[in-house]
Amino acid sequence: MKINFKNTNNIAKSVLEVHEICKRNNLSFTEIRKKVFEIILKYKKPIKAYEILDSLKNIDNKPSHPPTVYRAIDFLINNGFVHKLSSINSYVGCFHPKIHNQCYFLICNICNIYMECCSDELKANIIKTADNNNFIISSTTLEIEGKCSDCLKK
Amino acid sequence: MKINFKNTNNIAKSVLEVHEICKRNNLSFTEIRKKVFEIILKYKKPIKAYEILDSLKNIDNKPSHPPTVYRAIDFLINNGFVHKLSSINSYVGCFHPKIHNQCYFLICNICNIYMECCSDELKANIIKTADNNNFIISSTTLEIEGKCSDCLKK
DNA sequence: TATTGCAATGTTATAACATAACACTATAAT
DNA sequence: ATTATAGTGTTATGTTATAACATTGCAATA
Repeated sequence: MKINFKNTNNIAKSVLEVHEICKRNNLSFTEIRKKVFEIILKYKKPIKAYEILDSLKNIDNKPSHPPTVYRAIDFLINNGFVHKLSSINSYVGCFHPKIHNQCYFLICNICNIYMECCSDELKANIIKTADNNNFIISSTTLEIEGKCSDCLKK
Repeated sequence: MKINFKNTNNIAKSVLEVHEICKRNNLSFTEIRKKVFEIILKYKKPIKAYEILDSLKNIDNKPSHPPTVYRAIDFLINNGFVHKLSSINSYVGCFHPKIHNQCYFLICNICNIYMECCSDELKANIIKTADNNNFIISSTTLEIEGKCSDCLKK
């Protein structure tokens, strides 16, 4: 399974989907959270917290502060709507929030685009590796940096 | 292959090994780099840059500054002697610098100990995942956080 | 043996990323 | 009405990392 943001334009759909999920689960998808989520999705590439902050300021035409952004990000991450890419201190939207499983990322160092990969085999392998060490997984970070196919052609 | 720092005390050996590798490859393993490497190894758990800085200050009894530490870390990472754990902004020594391959980490959230895992199968799987997307890997970050077997027992 | 080049280090300052702490607001439950 | 609570506003500060330029020391060359 491979999802590439470049070829999709289902932001409204994702927002709606998250909206529904929140409704079902009694989570409040507030204006701020929605705005931050949309900013992240629209950016299409991994976005940094302070870039989100700048966007918010522009949209609202009033001061916004780091905690506002980080709180929204926390909410979105905790509920599986957004992922953090630790290796580049950036955030990306999740395209299949219903599934909300381990997700792995290919990140292009050149054009900065990313792909979200959900390989069952890879997942099984990671679980097995942890099992072998009697280790209980709470979260997994798998980020593969390199050169994407588009940038390779150039 | 599993290496657990807890059960090893081969710091001197690792330092010597790195020393030799540097000699062979015309890399200068300077005093500062050696000190930083030793500090990282001795700590046994993932250590933060500013903790290394404090150690350095104590050892040398003179001021040290962040760039000193970060430069040494860069050198050590670039040559495969140290790894960065991005998910916790910390650094760990590498126990098999000669091999210097992709390394994966199990990090215990409770006791903060870590294990370095080098599963060929996992590695193959990651490469395959990248291949499927025509993606050329330059670096991989795989960090699995959770609860280690020792902490499970307690 | 001067001189030049260069890698490493020293130093100051600041950029980039993230959270603590407390005040305020709105709304839902009693 | 009252209170409890989730969410947000605001100030300040903590944490992580790098830019930029000065200085040092050593090795290569003339």
